[in-house]
Amino acid sequence: MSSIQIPRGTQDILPGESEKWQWVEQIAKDMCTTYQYKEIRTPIFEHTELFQRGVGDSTDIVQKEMYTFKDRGDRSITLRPEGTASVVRSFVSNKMHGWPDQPVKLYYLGPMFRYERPQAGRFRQFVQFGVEALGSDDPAIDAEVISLAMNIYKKVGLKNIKLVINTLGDPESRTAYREALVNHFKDGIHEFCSDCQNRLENNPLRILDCKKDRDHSLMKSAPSILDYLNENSSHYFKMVQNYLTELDIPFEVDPNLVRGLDYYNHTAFEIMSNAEGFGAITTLCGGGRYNGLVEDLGGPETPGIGFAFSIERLLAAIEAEGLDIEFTKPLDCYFVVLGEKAKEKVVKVLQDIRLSGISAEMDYLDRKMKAQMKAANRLQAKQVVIVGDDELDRGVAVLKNMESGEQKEVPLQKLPDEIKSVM
RNA sequence: GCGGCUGUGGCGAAGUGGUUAACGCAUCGGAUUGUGGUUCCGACAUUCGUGGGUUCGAUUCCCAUCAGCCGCCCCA
Repeated sequence: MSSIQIPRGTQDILPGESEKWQWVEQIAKDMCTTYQYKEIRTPIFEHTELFQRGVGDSTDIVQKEMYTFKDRGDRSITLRPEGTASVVRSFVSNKMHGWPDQPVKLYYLGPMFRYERPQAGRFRQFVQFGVEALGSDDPAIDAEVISLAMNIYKKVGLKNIKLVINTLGDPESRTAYREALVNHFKDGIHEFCSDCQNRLENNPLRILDCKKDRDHSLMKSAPSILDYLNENSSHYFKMVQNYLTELDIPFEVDPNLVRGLDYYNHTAFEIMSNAEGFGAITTLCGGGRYNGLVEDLGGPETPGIGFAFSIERLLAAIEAEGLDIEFTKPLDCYFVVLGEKAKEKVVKVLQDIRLSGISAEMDYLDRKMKAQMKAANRLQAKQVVIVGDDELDRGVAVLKNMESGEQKEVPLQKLPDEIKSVM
């Protein structure tokens, strides 16, 4: 029988690694709880149309990265490529605009799927942690959302990160800017790469993001969004910055920061890693404001802002910075059992110990004592209980402290209490 | 979707057109009939990602394919 391989771009997260995931996920969840964001769980697949409308038909995600298939009822289904569209869909479906607590503040954690060529920090199935705040267009909540992300990274212990922000303005500003960009680039566009030539039509903002043509003179002389903001947009952006300053969160304004998804307006931000050896991946977290999205998906006019980051990249950043974190927990107590009778006696004690919250393990392979001791050692057991025929005859067990090497005999009935007392 | 590199036991890693595929770690057994972390001894790949081809003969050469890594595009 030939073995079956894992699908491309996916990974098994095995013991030893899964502890790290649990650790960072817990930090993120706890931080959300203190900020009063509540967990939402939406389906992993949705109707394809949700993403076409929500993420935007012109985006790479929709054009070439979605896992789309027909189900048995001939519906077009797509594995979610990102979280915001689903959350907004749920907001509309469940009429959350009518909930008493506004804005509605949600977080989610789960796998996303994009059909891409795997690379460092890029997978076909990856896990995103994200946050959405719906129902407020107060710049203070933009700052809250950004600070929430930054504080998760801080709590994790990352040092080499920086926050970059920009504004895309409101629709009016954005249209004016877009026009200015097209005018600026159109005469010289033939000197740009083919991607940029397409972008001139589809999404001129993204020309600014191009790495190939970065040094072109037209790039350097390109107009800045900041000069095309109307008063409302400009003021909003200023307020966001004020709040960030108030929160002691350092940031950098990059007028060329353009997020890839269609739904963004006003605030856009990214958190990047500066760590050495982080490869081509720099973006850890991306987010922004999406004031038209709820309406686009059939809901009432509702402002929103959110972010998402991938656990994979967060863990990669931890790795790149060489953070020393103790992920695994040593074993409290290992039971060395010699013979069938001893096992029969020990099983109940083992359960008793475990139910009292002490981690405990025993040998199930009928190994020799030496092998069992080695196992206990490998598991970093703090205590070892030894039960063999000799002890059984006398109704006792040997309790050994693995660090000091000291051991003593304990009556079997008293074993649970004795173990608990030394833990 | 495009370009470069790689694919040998659980892991890391040598190697050659020819009938024994180094070594290290881990694991298991023994030295020590019931006591770990050190030491010593021993065991552990009919097989070199998969499928074809060239050849008297391929793990080693060629092609295809799959997968991984790195970069581009784009993104988390």
